[in-house]
Amino acid sequence: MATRPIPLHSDPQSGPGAIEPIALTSLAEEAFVKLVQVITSGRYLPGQRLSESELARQLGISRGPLREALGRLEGRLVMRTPRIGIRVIDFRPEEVSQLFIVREALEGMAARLAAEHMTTSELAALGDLLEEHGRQQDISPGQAYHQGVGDDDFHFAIIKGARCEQLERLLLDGLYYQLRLHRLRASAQPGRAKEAFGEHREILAALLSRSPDAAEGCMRRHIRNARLNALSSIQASAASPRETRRQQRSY
Amino acid sequence: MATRPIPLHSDPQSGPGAIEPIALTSLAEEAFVKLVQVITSGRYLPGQRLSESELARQLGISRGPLREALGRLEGRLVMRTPRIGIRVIDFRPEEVSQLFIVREALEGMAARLAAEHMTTSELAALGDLLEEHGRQQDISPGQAYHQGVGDDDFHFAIIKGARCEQLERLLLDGLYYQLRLHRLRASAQPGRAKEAFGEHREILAALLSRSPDAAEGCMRRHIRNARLNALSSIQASAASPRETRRQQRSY
DNA sequence: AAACCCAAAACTGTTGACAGTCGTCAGTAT
DNA sequence: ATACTGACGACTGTCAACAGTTTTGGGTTT
Repeated sequence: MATRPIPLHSDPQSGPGAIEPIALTSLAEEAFVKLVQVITSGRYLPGQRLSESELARQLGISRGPLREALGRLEGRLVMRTPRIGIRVIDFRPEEVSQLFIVREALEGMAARLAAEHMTTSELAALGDLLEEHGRQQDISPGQAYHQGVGDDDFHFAIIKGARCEQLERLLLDGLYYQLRLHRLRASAQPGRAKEAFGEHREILAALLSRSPDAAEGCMRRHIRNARLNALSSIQASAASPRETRRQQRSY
Repeated sequence: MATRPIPLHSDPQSGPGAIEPIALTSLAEEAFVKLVQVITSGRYLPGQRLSESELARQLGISRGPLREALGRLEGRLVMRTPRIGIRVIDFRPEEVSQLFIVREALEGMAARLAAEHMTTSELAALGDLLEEHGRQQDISPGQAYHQGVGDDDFHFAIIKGARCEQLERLLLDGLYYQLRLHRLRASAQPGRAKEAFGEHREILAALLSRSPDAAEGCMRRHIRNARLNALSSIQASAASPRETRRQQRSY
């Protein structure tokens, strides 16, 4: 299986003297990782109700650890109704917008900090990453870039570069799971990929110039544009009720 | 006992059609609220190890719900070590600083949104609140204001006024618990109260002028100052090793 | 006296089971 | 045919108990 013990950000040289190489992973932790994988993979429809017993049986564990994992996912990827059960979170357009607003605030700050804290070698690696993205974009133009992991890699690198564990935790453990889930349903507007790529280059330039203000400004503009794009995309899909809008609310 | 079913922000008119008046509270939920109350009240020392069995016995519940509640507090108010147990979170100076940095990002955005979304009556109420604070400050000058609930009330009102549930959740469910815990140990510098009060008035003025940029700028400056004050306060207490620094690490 | 080793106690992680509640559906009345 | 009532089934919330590990304390050795 080879599941990572720590959900997303597993940097070995985090704290100065923090040595915890052998991360004894509990069943609850493993269940948490598996659940994130499964839910963000789009296997279940938004709003779909999930059975604890069924999940526990499928994961091969008891309901105790599973409930702990679900408790951690509550409000992020699943919703709980007291005596009813759990269901996959179902984003309303307003909630998606708020997701981007929070991202704008946090990642803007991350870019500001990254402009001060990222090493030159890290910045060089980020430049290489962008070049690679540019080549991929030439080959397969369209919406693959903005939705794919390429976009995430760029933002991850900057979040890491901020050297702020609290920021990392909030963004990577909370928001990015939800964002990934949202992307499964919403398709980016055509042309957005090229735009996003250009904005990434602007951000990199601001980082290279070591200007916190410019870095934060560029990042916030980038995410604000992504939000507006997501919103118009949602409205478009709501206007043409294809299969996207069908939600299985079983209650 | 009259425990509130929802931890902090229990506004009755939140969503447009969100009706959930009868909140069937589970034992895990109650345990969560109680644990937040107890830990943020400073009953346990930072770093102190807690026994699950002992807590369960004191709360009069089984270990199942308690473990769920502890799982939700993990990374916020308690730290877990896989086969060892849980202990009250112990802030290093850098983590306190990061707390304020995240606050600066999120509350700055909240102020921006509040400048657009708060009603005139809400702004009037906020003005009354500040006036009240001014009178209390005249009576009892010093650090009571900045550390007390008065400061929180002001910020709460603005966070509410942003009309952004995601922002609310992150700030109120996560950061403010930690902030309260930090304040138990760190004493604000003298004179900071007056400064903070003046900054609050600036923020209110920006909100009244309906200027998002000014509101965000004032709020961020306010929180940045609070961070610098907290840091110098920590360094001062570290230089004079009084009882503040004694930590009971039982491992 | 200090360091080491070993056994007992305590604790965490996990499991299976039980009670109360909710959703569903057949049956009946209108 | 439609609406209401009751019981059945499934599920959530909760608890007590079990296995493996960690900590602690005493006893022994150097």
